[in-house]
Amino acid sequence: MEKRVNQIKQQLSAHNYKLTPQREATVRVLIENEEAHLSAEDVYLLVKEKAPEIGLATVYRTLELLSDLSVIHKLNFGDGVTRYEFRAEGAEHHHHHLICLNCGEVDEIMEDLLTPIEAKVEEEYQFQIVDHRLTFHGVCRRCKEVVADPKKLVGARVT
Amino acid sequence: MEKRVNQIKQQLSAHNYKLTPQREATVRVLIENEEAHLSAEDVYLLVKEKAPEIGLATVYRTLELLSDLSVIHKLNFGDGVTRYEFRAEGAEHHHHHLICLNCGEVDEIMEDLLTPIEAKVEEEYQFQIVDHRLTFHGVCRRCKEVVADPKKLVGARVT
DNA sequence: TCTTATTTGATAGTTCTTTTCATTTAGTTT
DNA sequence: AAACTAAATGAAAAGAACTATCAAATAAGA
Ligand SMILES: [Zn+2]
Ligand SMILES: [Zn+2]
Ligand SMILES: [Zn+2]
Ligand SMILES: [Zn+2]
Repeated sequence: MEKRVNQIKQQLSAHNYKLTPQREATVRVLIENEEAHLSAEDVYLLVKEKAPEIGLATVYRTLELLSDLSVIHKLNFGDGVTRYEFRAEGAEHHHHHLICLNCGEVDEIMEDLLTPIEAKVEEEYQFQIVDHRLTFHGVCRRCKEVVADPKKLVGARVT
Repeated sequence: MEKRVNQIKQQLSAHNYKLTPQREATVRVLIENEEAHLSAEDVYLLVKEKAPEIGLATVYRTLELLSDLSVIHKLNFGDGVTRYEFRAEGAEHHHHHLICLNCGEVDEIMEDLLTPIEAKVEEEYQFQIVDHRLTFHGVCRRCKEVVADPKKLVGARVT
């Protein structure tokens, strides 16, 4: 934890930014909730518990800054809010997500399944890949018994 | 074209909706701009050329309706607006997108590259896949010479 | 034709996010 | 240490995208 905070401190100062108390509190919340896919509002409320004086605008600014520095990732699951998650240390690429159309839960696929496909795409489309986003929409293991016709679930919420 | 409009008319009436002049004008714009990834505002402006009396709210309503019926797909490329595109006839799954971090252009991968991966995911994670979204972010063939360090481009715009 | 339900356009309202700006904080220079 | 300069913050206003409301128009059914 301390190690990671320090690492981010380095990354910030390498770009002439300071790790202010507000930024540090925000970073700690993000690390503590690594697998939570928090919205800016979520982060704001969690940071407030530690540093009640922080403003929402600062949280937005910090998230944008950390995103620019690739410390965190921006996500969009089609529910109208941007979500943020810590970028795993040394992770070249983003991991994948399983979104349940029935209960809304988001599970993670931590292994990178796209490497062979990316080689093909780079070759065939002459496109130099930097990152990717892969999301599967369907029925999670917990909802399998409940859902009769999964096809019926498709529609509005999928983006 | 007429054939496709008619097909949608069927789909609508199958769910007790009518193909009103406003809805028809919207559908035609969507078909005519099949590979354009239009925002609601884009659609609105294009429909206005044909039917100037249409209201923005009606366009939003129609897009939502067509999305619910899986006639079109909602997309999100992380630029703050929902985009819409016609669902290819009989296409089970959504196609893939190549987004250039330099020029913002969006290219299409029409073949479905994910079939083998989906089999693995369904098996390994006990997740029943209904649809997917796959986007590659990087440098398009047109920008390849211009961009020195593609890694530098990663950041804010990617969601 | 009369009745009823659907659809529409205009507009007000919401929600999420960004901008503005005066104040605070943190370095730097004298 | 005091004065100066730039960066960062919080509160509040503004902006953008989308949704809800509601009276009027349109269409379908009796
Ligand atoms: Zn579920
Ligand atoms: Zn995740
Ligand atoms: Zn390009
Ligand atoms: Zn497309």
